[in-house]
Amino acid sequence: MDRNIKARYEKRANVLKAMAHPTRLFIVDELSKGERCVCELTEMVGCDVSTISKHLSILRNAGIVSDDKRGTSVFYSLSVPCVMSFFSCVESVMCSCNAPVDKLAK
Amino acid sequence: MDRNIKARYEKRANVLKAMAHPTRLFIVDELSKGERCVCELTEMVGCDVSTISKHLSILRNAGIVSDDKRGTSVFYSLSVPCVMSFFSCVESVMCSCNAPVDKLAK
DNA sequence: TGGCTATTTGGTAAAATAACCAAGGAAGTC
DNA sequence: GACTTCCTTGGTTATTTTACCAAATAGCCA
Repeated sequence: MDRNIKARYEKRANVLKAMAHPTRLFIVDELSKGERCVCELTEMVGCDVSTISKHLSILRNAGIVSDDKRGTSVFYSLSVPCVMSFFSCVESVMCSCNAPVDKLAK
Repeated sequence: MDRNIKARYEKRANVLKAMAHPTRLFIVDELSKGERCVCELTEMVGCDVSTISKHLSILRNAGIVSDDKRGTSVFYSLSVPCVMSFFSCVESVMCSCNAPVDKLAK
């Protein structure tokens, strides 16, 4: 594979890699409903704040979310809404693969 | 986060994780043009056959591609074409990352 | 100022990922 | 059956990812 073409696929893969984690997928899903601050997301996910902060920085570096500092809080929002289209496709991948999602989520 | 909901996001993340690799992204892109056998993909990518085989099994387990053995060859094809819609969105994520210079300057 | 809250960053250990080589089938040919 | 080709699987090693704790930073308010 050509060097330039390889670099192109690497860049694309980085965006997908940023999404490819359950917690980050949850965050994206949540931000699609509106902006949330770090403490809100931490509360919802139920893990260490530092962990959420790092997930958010991965999403920010990928260009998927953007941050807005107001007071002591930092509010994150979805900067590229089209990533939400991934969900419906991912659902259809899972469906075509085998059983419905609710049966998988035991 | 609820146990069931977490399992749901894990399942979704697995699909994205399967796509989140330059070589696998290339394979998906190539298969969108038509079925290819392992040796063809190996030739194009230029790495060990076993590596390509493992990438393909990851994509197959995720439900993204399907295989068809004919003779000694195994032909892979895209089983869920909607994943191609990822590409255009990923491109726009990469573009939007460079666009808002004023926000980056903060 | 000092204390309080919200967030980020550094460090560490465990787990997951990826690439190669080598060995193990399966299917076609002689 | 023996031989070849195509592909998959097991094993090893290097790299990356992830989660937590601890410490640092930033903004508010008494």
